[in-house]
Amino acid sequence: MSQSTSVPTARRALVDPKSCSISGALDALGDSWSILVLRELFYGVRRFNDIQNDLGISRSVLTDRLARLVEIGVARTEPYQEPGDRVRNQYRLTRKGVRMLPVMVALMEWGDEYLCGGEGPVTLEHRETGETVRVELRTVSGAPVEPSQIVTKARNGRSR
Amino acid sequence: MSQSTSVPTARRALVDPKSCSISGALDALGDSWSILVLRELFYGVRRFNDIQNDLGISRSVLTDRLARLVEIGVARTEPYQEPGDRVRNQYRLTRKGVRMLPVMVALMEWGDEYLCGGEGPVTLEHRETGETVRVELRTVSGAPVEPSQIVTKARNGRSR
DNA sequence: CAGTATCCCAAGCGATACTG
DNA sequence: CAGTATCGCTTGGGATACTG
Repeated sequence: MSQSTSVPTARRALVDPKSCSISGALDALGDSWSILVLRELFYGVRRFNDIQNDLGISRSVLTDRLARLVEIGVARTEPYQEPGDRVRNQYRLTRKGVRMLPVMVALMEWGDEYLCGGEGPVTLEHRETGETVRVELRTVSGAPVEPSQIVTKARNGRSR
Repeated sequence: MSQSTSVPTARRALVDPKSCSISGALDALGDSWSILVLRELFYGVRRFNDIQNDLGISRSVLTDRLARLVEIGVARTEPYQEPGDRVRNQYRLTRKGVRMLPVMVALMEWGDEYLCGGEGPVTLEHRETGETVRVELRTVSGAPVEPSQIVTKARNGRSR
């Protein structure tokens, strides 16, 4: 990746590895169910029992997870009413939840490639053009980037 | 996302939600430490004690996690030797591990945006141009895609 | 249907000590 | 430095039963 020397040199942490970002995101949503619940919501599954049946998650844990997702702000409840029935709750992604989509797609691509031999059970397509949708590393100006071209920089100045 | 009706209809799972892809990737690397270890390796940290100190992970768990990462094939060991010292092991990402980079970057961006108020402690830059590197949803032909434009399709034919 | 309430087990993890 | 070995706790989560 960033360097190709064979012997690693003495080092200090680039940045406090417990702070923010990856570790923080994992603290919030890195348990064994949250991302799968988010995936269900993205697929359009919104009802408690449907999610439970799809995932095979226990009811108590799903209750807990949904509450937490709402608390964190990645999902929200929304009342709905079937004709002749009482009002119930459904769940939807918020903008903050939708922003987790690149994470889900990236996981899916990795799984497709290395667990399903290149072709997964689900594809993502552009609604109008029908083209396959993928996740890519690009510069802000839109140029494709290879992992080997990436340099990590801490805001304090150091880099790798 | 995919639909905007207020009352969800009866449903069947789009695809077996336990199979492959997201769930499979999470089974392999979704525990509380693996991705953080991968991040360290990407940052260029390769030695046992360095990783341990950075992450604050316990030694026994790190031993276990590194072994598993090697077993899965996302990391590999590589002997190295400091002058006047005996041969030791270091760890590096394999191609399969590097392919997890979009997941890490996506998590980092989400964390930066929602946990650090928009600006995280680390930035990724293109080595030559210095431009910031991001992860994006695009079609195979390179057109940017909004989440709302994505349709999910199962290979069996159904879609959402 | 959409939860809540209990109960209990097992995995996951940290702390600590030891070794080549 | 790079691990391995033990131990014991904590908590995540499944099973089951109950409720408005």
